[in-house]
Amino acid sequence: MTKKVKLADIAKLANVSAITVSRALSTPDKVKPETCDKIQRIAAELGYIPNLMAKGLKARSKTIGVIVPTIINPFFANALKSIIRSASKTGYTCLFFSSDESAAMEQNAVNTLISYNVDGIIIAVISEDEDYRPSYFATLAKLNIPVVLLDRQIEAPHSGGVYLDNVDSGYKLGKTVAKGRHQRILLVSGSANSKVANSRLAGIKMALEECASGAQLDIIKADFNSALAQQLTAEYLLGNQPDAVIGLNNQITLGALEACVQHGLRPDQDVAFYSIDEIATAKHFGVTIPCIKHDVEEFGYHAVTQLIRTIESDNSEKHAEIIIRGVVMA
Amino acid sequence: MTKKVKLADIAKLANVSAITVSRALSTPDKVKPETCDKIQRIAAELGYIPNLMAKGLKARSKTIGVIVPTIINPFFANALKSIIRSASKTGYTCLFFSSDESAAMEQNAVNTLISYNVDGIIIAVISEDEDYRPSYFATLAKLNIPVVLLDRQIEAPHSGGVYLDNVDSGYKLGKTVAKGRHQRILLVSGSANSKVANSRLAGIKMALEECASGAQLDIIKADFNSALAQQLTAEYLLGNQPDAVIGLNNQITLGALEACVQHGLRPDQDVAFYSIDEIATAKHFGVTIPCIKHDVEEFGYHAVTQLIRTIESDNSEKHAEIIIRGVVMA
DNA sequence: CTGAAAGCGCTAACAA
DNA sequence: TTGTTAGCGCTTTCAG
Repeated sequence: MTKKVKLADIAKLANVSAITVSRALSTPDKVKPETCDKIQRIAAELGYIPNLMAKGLKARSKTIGVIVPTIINPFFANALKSIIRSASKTGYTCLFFSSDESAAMEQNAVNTLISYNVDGIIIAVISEDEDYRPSYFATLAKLNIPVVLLDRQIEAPHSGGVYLDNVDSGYKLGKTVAKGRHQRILLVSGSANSKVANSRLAGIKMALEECASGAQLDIIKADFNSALAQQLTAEYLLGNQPDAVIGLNNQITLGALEACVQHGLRPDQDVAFYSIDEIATAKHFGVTIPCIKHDVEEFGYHAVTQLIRTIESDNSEKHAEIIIRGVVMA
Repeated sequence: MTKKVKLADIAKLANVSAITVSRALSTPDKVKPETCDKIQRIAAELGYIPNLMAKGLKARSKTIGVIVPTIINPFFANALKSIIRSASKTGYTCLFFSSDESAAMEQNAVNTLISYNVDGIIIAVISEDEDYRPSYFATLAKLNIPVVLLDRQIEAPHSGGVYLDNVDSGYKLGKTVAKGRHQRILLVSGSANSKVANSRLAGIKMALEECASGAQLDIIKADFNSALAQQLTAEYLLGNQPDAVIGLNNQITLGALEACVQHGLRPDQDVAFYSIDEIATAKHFGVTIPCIKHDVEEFGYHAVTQLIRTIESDNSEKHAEIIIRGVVMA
C-alpha cells in the first residue's frame, strides 16, 4: 500500500515548490513551459490525483449537487443522465442523491451537499403540494447557494427553475384526443393539489371544449404513481365503459393500462390510450400510445446552464424560469 | 448572505473551545452532559452543518463510491437504490456515478471518488470482456481502497464481489421453457465473450438437453442492449418461425419482443416469451413473460455489507464472492 | 516566473 | 472533562 501522491511528492522530484506544481496543473500559463512540461510528466508518471477535499476547503468546488425523488422513474433517470452530461461538458462534477420520496432524506441530501461545499443545487422536490415548504431553502439562500428547481414548482426562495409547459402539454394532448372522436373518455389525473396535474387537466379540458366533441369526460384524481391509478381505474371500470383513457403522466398511464387489460380491454382495439410523457416500452409490446413527449435532454441542459450561469455571475441574477414545451408523438 | 456556521462559532457562544464542540457533536460521551446539551442546542439553533471537506481531510470519510454503467436500465437503478438504502442504514454516505458505458468516464469516476477520499468502491464495470483490464484497479489496490465488484466479474484485484448465479438462472429458465413443449426456440444471447451471457446460455442448454424435448434451438449472439437484439431478431424472423423466444436479459427480451410484434407475432399467442431478469412493465400490457427474477434488494445489501466489512476490518480480509440466485416467476 | 507563509475547518495527539 | 498545538493537501496572498 502506497500513500496517495500529493503535490509535495511531485515538487520534490521536480525540484520546485508545491505551489509551482499546483500552478503547473491548474493554471499552466503561469509557469515556464519547460518547468510545466516536466511537472506534468512527473505528475502523470506518479498517477497524481488531486485531493478535492483539500482543494474544496478553500476555493470553489466546481461541483453541483442534484437531488431527484427517485431514479426508478425513467423521467428522472433520463433527466439525471442529461444533467450529468451537460455538467461534465462544462467542467463541473455532479454529486447526485435520491430523496427516495422522503422529506427527511431530501433534507439530508441537501445537508450533505452543503457539507461538500457544492456551488449550486438542482432539485426536483418530492412534492409540489402547497403546504410543502421545506426549510432548507432558507438555509441555502443564506449561504448564497443557488438552487434551480426541476419540474416541480414550489413557493420557496430559489434562483431559477426549469419546468414543463403543462397547460400546453394538456392542450396538445387534448387536441389529439379530440381527433379520435371518442364517446366516453376516462382521464386519470394526479393528486388534487398538484399544480402539474391541474395544469395538464386544464389544458386538456380547454382543448376538448374547443372541439365541442360532445364526448363525456370522466375524471379520476389519483397520484403520480401507478399503483393508485391502477386501483382507481379498476374500480371505475366496474361500472363504466370508456373508449379512451388519458394518463396524466407515465406512471399513471401504466397503472390505468394495467387495470384495463386486467379487465379484458385490449389497448388500441377496445380502448385508445393517450399519455402525457412517453411510454417508452409501449413500442416493445406493439402498442401505440399517442403522447406528449418532453425533451428530457433539453431539460437537463437548461437546468445545468442556468445554474452555472447563476453560480459564475455571483450577483444573485434575476430569478429565471425556463419552460420546456412537449411535442405530440402519435 | 451568511457565512457557513463552523465549530468556532458555536464554541464562542458556548464559551468552550472548538475541540469540545467537535467532541460534543461526534463523541458526546467524552463531554460533560450539561456542556454537551448546551453545545448541541446552540448547534441546532445555528443550523450547524459539518464541513465534510475539512473532516475528510484527516480521517476516514465514511463514504463509499458507487459506479454503474447506466441508470436507465432498471436493473442498475434498483441496485443503486438498494445500495443507497443499505449504506445509509450503516451511517455511510454514497457518492454515485454513472460511467455511461464509457471506459473514459469510468476511469474518471474512479478518480473523482479517490479525490473524495472514499473508503471503498462498489462498481459494476462497463464490460466483462476478457480484454477489459482497466488500470485503475492497480491504483486502488495501492491506495488500499477496497473494491466490490457488482454483477460483472473481471480479472482484477478486488476484495469481493456480488454476482448472480448465471448458470443456475439459465438452468431454471431452461426447465421452465421445457415445460412449454415448444418446437422451435429462438434464444437471443449477449455478446460472445460475455461470461454472464455464456453462463446463462450453458444453463439453458443443460436444462433443455436434460429434458430431451427435441425442440430446435436457434441462437443469436447480440449484446445486452435492446437495439441490437431487436435488429438481429428482425432479420432472423424473415426466414424463421419460432414458437418461443428467450431473452438473456431484460434489454434483450424487450428488443426481441419488439421485433416480433413488428413482424406481426402476438406475444403469448403466436410466440411465448421467456426472460432472464424481470420485465416489470409486461404486466401493464397484460403480457405474461415467465422469467428469472433476481432479488436486487439483496444484491445491494450484500455489496454494501461486504464492502463495509472489508473497510472496517482493514486487514485486507479474505477475498469473498457472494452469489445471488434468482427465482422463477411464471 | 517562482517561492514562503498563512490558513481553509476539523480532529488526532498530547497536555492540563 | 477540557484545551493547546499541530497538521491534513491545497491555494491565496504577498514577496522576491
